[in-house]
Amino acid sequence: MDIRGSRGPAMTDVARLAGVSHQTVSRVLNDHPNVKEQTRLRVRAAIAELGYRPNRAARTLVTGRSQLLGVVTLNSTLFGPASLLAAFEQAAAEAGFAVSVASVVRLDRESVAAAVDRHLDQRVAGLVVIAPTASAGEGLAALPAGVPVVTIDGDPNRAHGLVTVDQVAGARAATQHLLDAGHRTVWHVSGPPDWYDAAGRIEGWRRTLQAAGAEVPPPVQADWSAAAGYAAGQMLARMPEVTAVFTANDHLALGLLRALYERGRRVPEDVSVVGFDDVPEAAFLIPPLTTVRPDFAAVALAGLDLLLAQMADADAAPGQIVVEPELVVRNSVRR
Amino acid sequence: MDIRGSRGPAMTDVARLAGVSHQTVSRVLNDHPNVKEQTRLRVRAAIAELGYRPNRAARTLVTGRSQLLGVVTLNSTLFGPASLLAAFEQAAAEAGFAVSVASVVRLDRESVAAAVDRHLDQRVAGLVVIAPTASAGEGLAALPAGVPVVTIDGDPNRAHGLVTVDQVAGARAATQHLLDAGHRTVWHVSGPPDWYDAAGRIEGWRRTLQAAGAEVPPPVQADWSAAAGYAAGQMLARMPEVTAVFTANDHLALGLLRALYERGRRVPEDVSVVGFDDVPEAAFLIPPLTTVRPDFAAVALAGLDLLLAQMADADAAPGQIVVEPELVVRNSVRR
DNA sequence: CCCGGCCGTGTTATCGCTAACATGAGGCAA
DNA sequence: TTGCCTCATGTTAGCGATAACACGGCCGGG
Repeated sequence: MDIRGSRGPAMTDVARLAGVSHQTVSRVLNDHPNVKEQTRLRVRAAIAELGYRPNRAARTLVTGRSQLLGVVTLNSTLFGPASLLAAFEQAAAEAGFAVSVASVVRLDRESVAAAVDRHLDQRVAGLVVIAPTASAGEGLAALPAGVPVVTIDGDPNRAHGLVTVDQVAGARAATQHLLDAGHRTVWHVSGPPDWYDAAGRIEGWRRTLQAAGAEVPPPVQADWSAAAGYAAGQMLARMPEVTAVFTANDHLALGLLRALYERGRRVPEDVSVVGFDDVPEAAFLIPPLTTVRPDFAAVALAGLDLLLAQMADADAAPGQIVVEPELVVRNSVRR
Repeated sequence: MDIRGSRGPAMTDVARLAGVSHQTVSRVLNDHPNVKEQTRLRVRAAIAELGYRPNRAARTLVTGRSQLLGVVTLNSTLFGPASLLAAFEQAAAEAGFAVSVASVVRLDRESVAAAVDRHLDQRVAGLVVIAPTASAGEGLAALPAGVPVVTIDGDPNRAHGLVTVDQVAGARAATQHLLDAGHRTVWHVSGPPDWYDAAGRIEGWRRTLQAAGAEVPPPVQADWSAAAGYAAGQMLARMPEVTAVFTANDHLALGLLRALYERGRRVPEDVSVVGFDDVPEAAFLIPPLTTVRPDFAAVALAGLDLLLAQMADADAAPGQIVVEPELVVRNSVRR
């Protein structure tokens, strides 16, 4: 159906009312310099009177560029992607862009490629892809040249714009915080190892332990869910030598806390726990969770900046921005 | 390499390669009946060979309708809206529609109207508005006629398509479950009262208590956050007569659980708690949370159905669909 | 005093598609 | 055979914008 029952006013209608040519209307709309102030006002008045709004499709057709930005994200309620999307849309709207989403159930190459395709069909002016695994990154392989792309938490070796959270630094802060509290070593419940995020956190954790000369226990591999954290916790809770655990995100920590509780291991008295993400609930777990906070809004903004830069200058080398996370100390680490 | 400049192949390029007119290509693309099978195949081959993809902007321009659906949602990581968006995008993609998002920081009329406007600029073919407050609904007042709109959890008295979760039934199930467990009455920590969701849950809770002849304590007003649940819990924990609490969502319950824990009130032995939403973490709280699960995917699907129905027949009365939530019994209610 | 350049504006040509009408080849009833 | 209708396809005319060029009037410099 039409957006209006009949098609609404077009540029020529405005032009007729203002007594100018449609081209002059176009100039007013696009803030061209050479329009007399008086004419400009007359045109604006006509626009207001008719309630005219420019037809983006027509503009897109003639310019070959839309005012649409595409986001490819994981179809999930994972805190990171959801926060990112919200922040990105907000920033994009302020910059005059609309945002279209294509979500993906799995991060395999085909799914991502299909989502990207849907966006290309829409002639998006640029693409933000949350591509936290190598397989997701492969979905970008067949991308036609000339489409500005920024990946979030993607492969640093691909030739796209890239925004990442400094996972290694975040993990280091968490691990060091636990070591500083006097723990001999720190165990780690990791995210899915094919995620760059998870890999970075593992690396930061491991390197920190090594630098401190601490033993590096085998990481407990999980996904991002509370269920997996609970499962990991059931195992770790039985091991008396485990006194400090760094989990790859807060949901894992939540599951872990429950498992520790059930086994009668007190947090932080018996076991210290540090999470990652700082979900809004983290401060209200039992006990309040010490965690690492990545600034998702900053990531989204950085992504938009990179995208706009690529759109402005297609030949420039795509930039990379790293956002530093911050340790938020609460009450889940013994002192 | 390129067919014409950098704009990629157009319909005429396909036509030339297939030895037909561009109109025939159009007919093949749109599955028109009167095309010889042989021609159809030749055209498809040409499309594949050139990697041609139709220009949606041109199609939108000439037909006056886009293949874009707009979603207006709250800029937040609230579980409900986030789940809905994800499910909706998935369903829309399968139906051949792209989804553009406009999020809103506050649910006041101006913000919602601005978000709607952004979508109208894009000539969306239909609109889904998550409008859980009266003020948000007002943002739809100035909508031009002819735009198919479905609101989610919106005002039942507005003349739009509407999908709601049966909040009253959900709250009744939760409250009744607590009464059945032997509690004399049930306290309620409510969501923001200007939300229809919150109002419905309050109503279901109150009516259930009244029907059972139980005393109706004053609802404790909160927002949707764990922080507010914690604050409410600090108060309720001090009142020995409080033995059963129904919270308007799971995050509130999480905060409440922590407050009860700190005051030494055991759940479910001393106090029973029931939440709402069934976030993935609910099963891993201390103790596992009994809660009410609305099927967000079903809501999203229903919304899309309603939208497509309106688009197919603009004169039909907009439908309303109510989705029944389900009580998920875990371990936070004494037996 | 004349001429070139800038300013403000109009005219025309696309962009890539679909809708509407045109065309021509067969098939079948009269 | 003569229409006339049905396929299968082609031709033409926009949709509503921007881009490129055209065109007078006014300005300032030689």
